[in-house]
Amino acid sequence: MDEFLRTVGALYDETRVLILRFLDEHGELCVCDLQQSLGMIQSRLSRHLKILRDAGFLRVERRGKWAYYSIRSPLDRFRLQALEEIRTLPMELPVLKKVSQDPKGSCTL
Amino acid sequence: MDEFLRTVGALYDETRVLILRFLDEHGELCVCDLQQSLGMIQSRLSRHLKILRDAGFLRVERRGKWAYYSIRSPLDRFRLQALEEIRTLPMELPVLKKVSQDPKGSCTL
DNA sequence: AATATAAATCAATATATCTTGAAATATACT
DNA sequence: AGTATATTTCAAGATATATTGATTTATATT
Repeated sequence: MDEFLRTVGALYDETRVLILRFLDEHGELCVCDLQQSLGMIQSRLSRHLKILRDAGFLRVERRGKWAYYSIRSPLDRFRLQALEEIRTLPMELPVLKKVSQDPKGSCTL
Repeated sequence: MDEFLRTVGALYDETRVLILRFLDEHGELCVCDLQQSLGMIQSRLSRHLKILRDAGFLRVERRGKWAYYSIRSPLDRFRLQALEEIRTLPMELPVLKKVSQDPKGSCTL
């Protein structure tokens, strides 16, 4: 029961739905990229990423100073269905701003 | 987006998951029966039933002085998948106590 | 019409979650 | 080692949700 509640609880937030949709659309991105693209402050973004990770939706891989987040694969039936449902939702996706590729790029907003 | 959040928000509560599972198991029941079976005070139960109804999981039909609740049918893909997920969750279901059938039955706990 | 029962709504309080800025931790570079 | 950048965690206040008891609405019965 706890895991189920953690899973649906992670989905019960507009910000997190947007993060999932954005990662689903663009694939692996670092916190830095998400921060720039979604215009969110670090602590807020980091907290939501943790909730999505703990709920089994995201995986994270640290490479160098960046932490790369992506949709976990494979997803189980229920989480996959949720993701597919999210794909159908009308929402404005912000433009992707990649800074992690550029060695001179800085994450300071 | 709003409807999606309403849907997952309805699932994000242990009490409501239990109500869904109980109705899934026993079929149509009146508020009275649920109240007795789940040992919940009326206002609390009524509130949760409204949230599940507004989220598209339940339908209600009033017959006489009783309001009968049941799982809405057909459910769309996502809600059905959620219900199936709930079916797999280990939880102790209370014993069904039916009072609505008995004309002399009273709902007073 | 008056009373009784069933269910929904309201108001107050308690609890949980979200946001923000600051501090702590981790990695890279010189 | 020391500094800079990236990310996470922490603490405080703001917002949302849940619970309870009281009130209101709806239906049935006498």
